Amino acid sequence: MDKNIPLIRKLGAFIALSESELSFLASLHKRRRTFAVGSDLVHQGQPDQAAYVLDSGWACSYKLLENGQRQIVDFQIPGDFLGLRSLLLNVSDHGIEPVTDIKVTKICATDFLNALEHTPRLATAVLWAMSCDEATVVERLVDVGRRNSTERVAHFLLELGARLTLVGLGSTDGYACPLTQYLLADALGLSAVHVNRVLRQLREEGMVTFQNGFVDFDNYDQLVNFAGFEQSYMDKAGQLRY
Amino acid sequence: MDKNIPLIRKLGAFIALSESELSFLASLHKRRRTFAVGSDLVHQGQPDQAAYVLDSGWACSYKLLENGQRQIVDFQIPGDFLGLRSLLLNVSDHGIEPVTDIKVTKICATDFLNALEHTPRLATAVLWAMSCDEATVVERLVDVGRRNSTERVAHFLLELGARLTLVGLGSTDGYACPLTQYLLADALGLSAVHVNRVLRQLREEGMVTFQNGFVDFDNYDQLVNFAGFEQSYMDKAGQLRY
DNA sequence: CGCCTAGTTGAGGTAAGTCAATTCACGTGG
DNA sequence: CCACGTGAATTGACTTACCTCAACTAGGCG
Repeated sequence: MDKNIPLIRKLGAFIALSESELSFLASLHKRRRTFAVGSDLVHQGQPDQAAYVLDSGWACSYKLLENGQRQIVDFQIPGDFLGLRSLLLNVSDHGIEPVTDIKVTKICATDFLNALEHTPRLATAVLWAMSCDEATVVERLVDVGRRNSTERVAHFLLELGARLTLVGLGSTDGYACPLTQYLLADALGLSAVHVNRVLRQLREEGMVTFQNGFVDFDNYDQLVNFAGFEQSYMDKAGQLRY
Repeated sequence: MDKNIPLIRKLGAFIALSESELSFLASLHKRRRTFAVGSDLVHQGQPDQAAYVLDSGWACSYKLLENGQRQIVDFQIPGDFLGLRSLLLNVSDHGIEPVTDIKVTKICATDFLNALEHTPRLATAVLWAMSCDEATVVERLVDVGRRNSTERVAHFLLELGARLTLVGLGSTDGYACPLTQYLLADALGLSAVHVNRVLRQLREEGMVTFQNGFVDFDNYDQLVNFAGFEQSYMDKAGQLRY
């Protein structure tokens, strides 16, 4: 069937989907929408009863502080859920905005809860997807809490590469990356000015080049070593547990 | 029935549990274990097929870096799951250790997956619990990424208070807190020395006193205001959705 | 009595922030 | 076709929040 629907590819990497599960997932794909850069999908604090699956493009989820600063919690790439967490809590505790123009599939809360009850193996798969999301946030926390700016940027670019590789959008050579230095700064708890300096340093040392919408790993092994990147945790995916 | 089993109280806050669900949860409570301070429950990188529920005491989950630093990801209080995330991923990407002597209930992976398949409403409740966990980690990320040290400590103490209040272990007056300044430092991405200075400052300004195993909110409202604490996100719990 | 852990405080260093100016790529409208 | 505006990236000069090192105190316990 539609093996190239991002969500199916993603969940299918964890469990073998039955015919009925596949058709259920495919049926979701009727509610498709498009969002352009600049138009938020979800506003922080807004009560919402819907989540989305990202079909194409990049998005980011973030939290705003009173003083106008913001912390980007995570970037989402095709196949990822958007706003899954706020589906069970009653209010979205974070905002979501497109990084590029995006296509999404909407999932209503009621449909979602129904699906959980009637296709329990899907529920397990969703739980797994959520575990992956959480692992990503944890990785970000470690970046921000305990790595200096250079390691932090290096580690982040590697991790993003690993995630993209899993969905066929990257390799150890690099990947297309629509992020700006400002977005990077907000995700990594740095100032944009400093991100710029760090990127220059990494480029001059011949490890990564972040430029013109592309990340090029000039020396992947050296970068991995420098950032203390644990490649093993890519294990997150591709493990058919049952 | 055993309404004071922490897990039942926790999940029961989200869904109304049926008799069979209750008895299933109660049946879990045969596999109880005790861990003393200093004995890790889970080692980072160890493949594990079990999670736990914390019945009494405090624990923390953390990640170690190559350079010997560590980042505490979250503290767990009675009723919380331990290692839930690593149950579906194959390897535990983090370590877990007791903060105090603790009592836990062990949950094997197979039992857990079985339960998900056969009691779908429990699956939903677990998903909700996981959403709460993730929200906590996100809050920590915002602390570390975008708040200065004083706001960060203040916000953290408030958030912990809110969580403890939900399980009857705290109030706006304060709570018993077994954490050391070193643990606080590892959780907040600060040095222990600096944590000490910040705590002194908060104490001298009459907002919180962190001393002798207790957190006393000397001026709750002022502290909330200073830290930019959103009380509403306590909404996470107590919402019987269906 | 002496050791160990937790907490406290001071002095000095540095990584990263802020402010500000400049360049470049780009679209858009006159 | 050029003038203009706008968002992204770049670089320098200066400031500062937090870290490191180090010394010291106080309580708990074998």
